[in-house]
Amino acid sequence: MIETEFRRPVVTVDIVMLTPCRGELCVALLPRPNEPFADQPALIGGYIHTDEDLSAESAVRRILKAKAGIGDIFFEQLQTFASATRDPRDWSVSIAYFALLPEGWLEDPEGPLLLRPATSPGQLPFDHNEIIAIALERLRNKGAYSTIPARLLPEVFTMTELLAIYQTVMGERLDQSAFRRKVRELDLLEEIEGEKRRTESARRPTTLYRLKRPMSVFDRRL
Amino acid sequence: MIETEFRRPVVTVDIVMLTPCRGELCVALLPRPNEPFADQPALIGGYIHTDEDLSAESAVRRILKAKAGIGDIFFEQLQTFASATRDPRDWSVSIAYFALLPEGWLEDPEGPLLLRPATSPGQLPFDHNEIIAIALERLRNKGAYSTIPARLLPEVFTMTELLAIYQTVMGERLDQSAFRRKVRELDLLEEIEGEKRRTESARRPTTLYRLKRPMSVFDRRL
DNA sequence: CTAATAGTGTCTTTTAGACAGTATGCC
DNA sequence: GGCATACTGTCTAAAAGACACTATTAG
Repeated sequence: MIETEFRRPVVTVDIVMLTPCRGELCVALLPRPNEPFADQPALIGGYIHTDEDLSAESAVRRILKAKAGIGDIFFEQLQTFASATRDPRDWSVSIAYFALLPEGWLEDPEGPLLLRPATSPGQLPFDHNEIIAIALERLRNKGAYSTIPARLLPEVFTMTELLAIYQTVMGERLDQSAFRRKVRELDLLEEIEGEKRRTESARRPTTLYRLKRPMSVFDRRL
Repeated sequence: MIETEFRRPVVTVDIVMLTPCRGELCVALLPRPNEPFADQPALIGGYIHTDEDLSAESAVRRILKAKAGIGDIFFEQLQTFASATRDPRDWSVSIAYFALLPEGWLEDPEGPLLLRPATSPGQLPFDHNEIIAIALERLRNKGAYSTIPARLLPEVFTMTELLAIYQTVMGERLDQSAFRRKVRELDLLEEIEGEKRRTESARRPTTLYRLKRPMSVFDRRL
C-alpha cells in the first residue's frame, strides 16, 4: 500500500534551562516575540530549520546561541510532546530538552531572560508548565544516580557545594558524612592539588575538586 | 523578529515491539511495503496523520492496530530521533516508542510479522538498529525498579515466571529467595485465591498472582 | 520411595543513615 | 580561646546476596 502524503506537523525544540538561583532551581524564560501569546514568558525554543540544522541537537545549540547567547552547555533530550491541540495554530511536535547551567552564568540584567523558580514558574503558554514539571522529575530521578547535578556547578567546586546542589536537586536533606563516603567510594572526584579556597564565612579553607569524568552513572544512590 | 516558515520535516512514529520468545527478548519487524528499503524488515511505524491522529500516542495505537492487528497494549515513549540524514528522502523526525507484549500474543504464522532476537536483529534500515539498542537499554534500566517487565507476561502468572522474565530483561541471574522477599515487601502482587496451576513438568502446583497495580515504580532494585 | 519444582530460613556482606567527635584557621 | 565551617569515626539498621533447607505431589 502506498501511503499518501499528509500535511506535515510543525516541529520545534523547547529547552528547559535550569540554573540555581537564590538557593533553589530556576528556569530561564523568554518573552515570546510573536503571537500567539506574544510577550508572555515561555520556554526558550524555536522551529527546526531544515535548511541549516543537521539534527535536533544542532537546532538546540543554534537556538541557545541565538536566543540566550549561550554556547557549549550540558543538555539532554527530555521527551517529545506531539498533539493536534498543544498549539492553537496547528498540529505541533515539540522535542523538549533540559539544559543545566551553573549559577550566575546567565545573569545578564540587560538581557530579556527571566529566571523563575522552577517549581512555581507562573502560568505559561502551551504545555510549558507540564514540560517543566517533567524536566524536574527527570532531573530528580537521574540526579541521585549520576553526576548530572554537578553540571549546575562551575568546573571547580567544594564538597559542600556539591552536597548542596544534590540537596537542591533532590529536594531532601542528605547526610554529609554518608555523602562524602559515597563520593569517595565511587571515585568521582579529582582533588585539585595544593589549591584551597576560603569562603567568606568559613574559617578553615576547603579542598577543591573537579569531576574525574564529565559524566558518570552509577547504581548506588548518592 | 518574525520567523519565516521553513520547509517542515516529515514526522513518523516507530515502535520497538518486544515480546519473549524462545527464552529471550525478540523484536517484531515488518517488511517495508515501499521504497526506500522496500521488502526489508524494519520497525513497525508510520507517518503521523495530522487529519486523524489527535496525538503521537493515538498514531501509535492506530498503527499498531492497522499494521500488526494489536489493540490495547503497553507502550511508552522512548526517544525522538531527528536529523537531516536518518532518512535518505528528507529531514526526518521519528518519535520512537517501545511496546511490550506477552509471549505468543503475536504469533500469527500467516501474518507478515517477523520475530528476531532483540540483541541481534540483523541489519536494519535507517537508524533502526540504534533505536532497538536504546530500547533494550531503557527497558533494562527501568526494569529493575518497576513492574514494567510484568507486561511481558499474561495477566496471571507464577512467581517463577515473574522471576524468569526479570532475568531475561536484566540479562542476569537473580536469587530466587531474595526476589520473593523483595516482591513480598514491596507488596506488588495479589494472590489469586484458591487457584493453583500445575505445569507439565512440575510436581507441586504453584500459586498464581496478578499485579496489584497496573504499574509500580520503586526505589529498591528487584 | 524419587524426581522435580515450589517455597522458606538463616547467615554474611554491603550499604545507608544518624550523629558525635575532631581539625583548622581567622578573629 | 571561641567560633564557624571542614572533615572523620563509629554505631546501628536496612537491604542484598548466597545457599542450604523444607514442602508438595505425580508417578
